Amino acid sequence: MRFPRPHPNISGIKQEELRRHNLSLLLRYVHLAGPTQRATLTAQTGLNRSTIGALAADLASTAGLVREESPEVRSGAGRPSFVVVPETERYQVLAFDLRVDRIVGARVGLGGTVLSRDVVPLLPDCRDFDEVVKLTATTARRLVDALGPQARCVGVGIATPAVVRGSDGFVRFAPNLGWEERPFGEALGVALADVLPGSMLDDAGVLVANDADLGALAEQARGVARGHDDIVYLSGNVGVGAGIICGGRPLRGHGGYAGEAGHMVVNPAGQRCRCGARGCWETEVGTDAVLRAAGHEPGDGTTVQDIVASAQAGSPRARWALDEVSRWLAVGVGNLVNLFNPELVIFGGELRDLLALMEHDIVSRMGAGGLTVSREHVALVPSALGGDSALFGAAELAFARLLDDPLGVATSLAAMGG
Amino acid sequence: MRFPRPHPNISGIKQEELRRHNLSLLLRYVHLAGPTQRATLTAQTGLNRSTIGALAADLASTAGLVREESPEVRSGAGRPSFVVVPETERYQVLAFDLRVDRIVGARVGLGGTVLSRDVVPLLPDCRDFDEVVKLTATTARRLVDALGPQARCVGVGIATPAVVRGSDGFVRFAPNLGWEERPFGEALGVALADVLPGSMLDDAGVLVANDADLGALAEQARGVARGHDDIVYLSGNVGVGAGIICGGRPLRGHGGYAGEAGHMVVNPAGQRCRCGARGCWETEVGTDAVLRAAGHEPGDGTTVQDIVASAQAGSPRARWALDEVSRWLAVGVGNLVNLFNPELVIFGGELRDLLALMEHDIVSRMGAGGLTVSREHVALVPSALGGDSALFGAAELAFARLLDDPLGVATSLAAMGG
DNA sequence: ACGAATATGTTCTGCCGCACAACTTAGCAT
DNA sequence: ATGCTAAGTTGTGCGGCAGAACATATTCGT
Repeated sequence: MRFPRPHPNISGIKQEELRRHNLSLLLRYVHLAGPTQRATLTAQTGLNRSTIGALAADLASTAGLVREESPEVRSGAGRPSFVVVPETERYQVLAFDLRVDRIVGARVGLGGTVLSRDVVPLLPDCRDFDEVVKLTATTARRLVDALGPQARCVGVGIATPAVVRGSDGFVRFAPNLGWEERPFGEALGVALADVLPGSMLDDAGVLVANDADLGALAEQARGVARGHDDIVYLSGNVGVGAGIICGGRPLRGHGGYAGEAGHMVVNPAGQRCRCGARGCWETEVGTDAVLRAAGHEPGDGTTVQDIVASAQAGSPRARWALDEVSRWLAVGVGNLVNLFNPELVIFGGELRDLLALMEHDIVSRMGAGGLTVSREHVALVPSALGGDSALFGAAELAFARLLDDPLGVATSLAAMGG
Repeated sequence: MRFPRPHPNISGIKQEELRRHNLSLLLRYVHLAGPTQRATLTAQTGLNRSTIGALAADLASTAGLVREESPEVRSGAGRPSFVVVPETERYQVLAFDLRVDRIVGARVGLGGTVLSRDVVPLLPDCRDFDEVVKLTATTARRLVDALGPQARCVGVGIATPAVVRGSDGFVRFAPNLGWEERPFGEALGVALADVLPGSMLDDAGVLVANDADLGALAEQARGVARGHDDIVYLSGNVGVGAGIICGGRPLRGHGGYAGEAGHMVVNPAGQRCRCGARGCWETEVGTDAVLRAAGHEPGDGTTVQDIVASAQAGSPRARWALDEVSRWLAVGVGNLVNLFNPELVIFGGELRDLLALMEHDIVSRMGAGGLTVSREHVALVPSALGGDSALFGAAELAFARLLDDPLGVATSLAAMGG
């Protein structure tokens, strides 16, 4: 009997991996939770005091990934515990959020602090592939120049409004940029090679991912979804996409294309979508749908926020439009809730504005039909990171390799570039 | 800064868990792949020869979970490798598939062999909750009586056409059985307590799960989805449900209710569904929809297979009906493919018959719209286990605890019941 | 103000799990 | 037969974590 692959994790665990796992756990903890007492780490991990001490010392002295400080504020009896602090300045990543109208770049330190930002507007005629790659590279150079003398760039992540192949950042389809089948990850890797000599680029290149997927990641790491293992993040930026986390892990799918909720058909009698189908969710609740319903022509400068504002101001047409949209929002969200049974559905991008005004409508419409069971514990919430969720997600993506194998990555980096 | 849960796996790994993991890996391998040479295990796991030897010896002598045999057929030079064989007779589970019209029970041995089966018809007036619990218990008793003297029952799993709470097998909603909010897992635990003295029931009770979820599990373990990490299994038995596996792991959702694809709204202008919504997928492609489209009244004895047969025989009405159904099938499957980007969509239950005849229609309709990207590598395939997938899945569910911690479970069982 | 209580860091020892090397064994090939 | 090959077996060593004993820093009680 042939047996291709019996189990996701086919390989046996060895002691070396045990250490790596525990180091990773520790570093990830302080990266996500910020400065943490050793005592807390001991309690949370279940590892022995002495082991935590050894692990922290390893992270601190071998790679300088963390430092140990005496706590300022003291509470309770007993010897005060050292605080393990991530070395924010020393280990950094570059994060980018490529949007239709701009490129946002940031230097993010270990622990998630944004150390500097840079926004480059993208004029409609500059969305050309090569132009975007070049602009990203020059932005990267400016960010890299601001790196301190001690600082190391341990990765580059970029969020794009595109269907992206997970393995290599190849952009399959990005209607809002007008791209199709473009080797974005590869091109960026080449363009950044001389900007970042001796960085991790040789290993893994620039990490490109879908903006909604990264939004979900960011909300789980630093937003409303902290501590939640099953969430759906909806990104409304012209199109609609979903980033889904189930069982604590991002849903990727076979090629990395999972979460294309925008092209879920909800209304077979609806408008034809760019993708060729009829009544995709995106055509019913996307930016253009909202504008059209409110009597505007997409591109005339009106935004979803404007519509929301005029609805709040009492405009009947705007109210009607949002009511219509919320009807379809409820259908789509209901479907997603039935399929994923999440704890949270996070409304990001322009959907955030819609939720603010229409939450009651959406909830009551969802309650009118469908399985109540999966809906009883779900909460619809606005994104906590606002417009920056994809950017933060890109940073998390870029940090992922370091967090997965702290000493391995840090030392190999030290060997390469000092 | 408060920090509820930083990471799915917050706990540190200790050496004990390392051993447990590797033992689990080995046992799971032979359980799924059947008798395997030690040399193969060495190669697959990456562990050292001596380690594999020690692990196998541990599984064999400490708990009798496997035995080591000399291989019969010899090929190639060198000393022949021992074959690690799962102790099928010694470790068994009870698996049940509760359906609308019958209860199927089976004794399944380690390695997945069905050792005996028992089918109890369920008359329409016997679907009463207490009746079903009692019938299951008597079936269980018959199966237990057939256990050999050496045999140990290490778990009980049951598949139900219901929305089931993951934690305790509480049935929230089972329209086809006419149940709502019933403590099925608990009741079965009580009913089976004296049938299975000294079994694992005290620990975890009877494991109840949704039939589609278990179908997916079974197809991944022993069916067409072997070696695939991203699959959608569709179960068509009166209603429509989906069992979804992503990244190699079953999609559970927060309460364990994920995968309710039958109540995904695909046609807002469609019929009203039992759940209260309009145009649920189930109302368009479920058994009743097929029958009605073909001009039959549900309950008149006609089956989906009959319709498929008459369509094959040339009946225009049947052809038209299936054409209509396949249109909605394509919409729903397209949505699922967009959301999950699976490698396989497995058609189980009555959908199997539909796929056999309508595959071309479904595929071409899916191709007409929607994102091509996520569809380019997906295959629509019939279930390989046919009507038994849920039953096999129930067995896998029941074995899960043993496979996760072989020695722990086996020894605690030995301590309890000899 | 001083010692007791408390909680934590530190050090040392021990156990456990795996790798590796050296040796042994079983079958195959010439 | 004899060597070749590939695997099992055995003993040693290393790495990783736990636990105990001790050291240390802070708070609390009087």
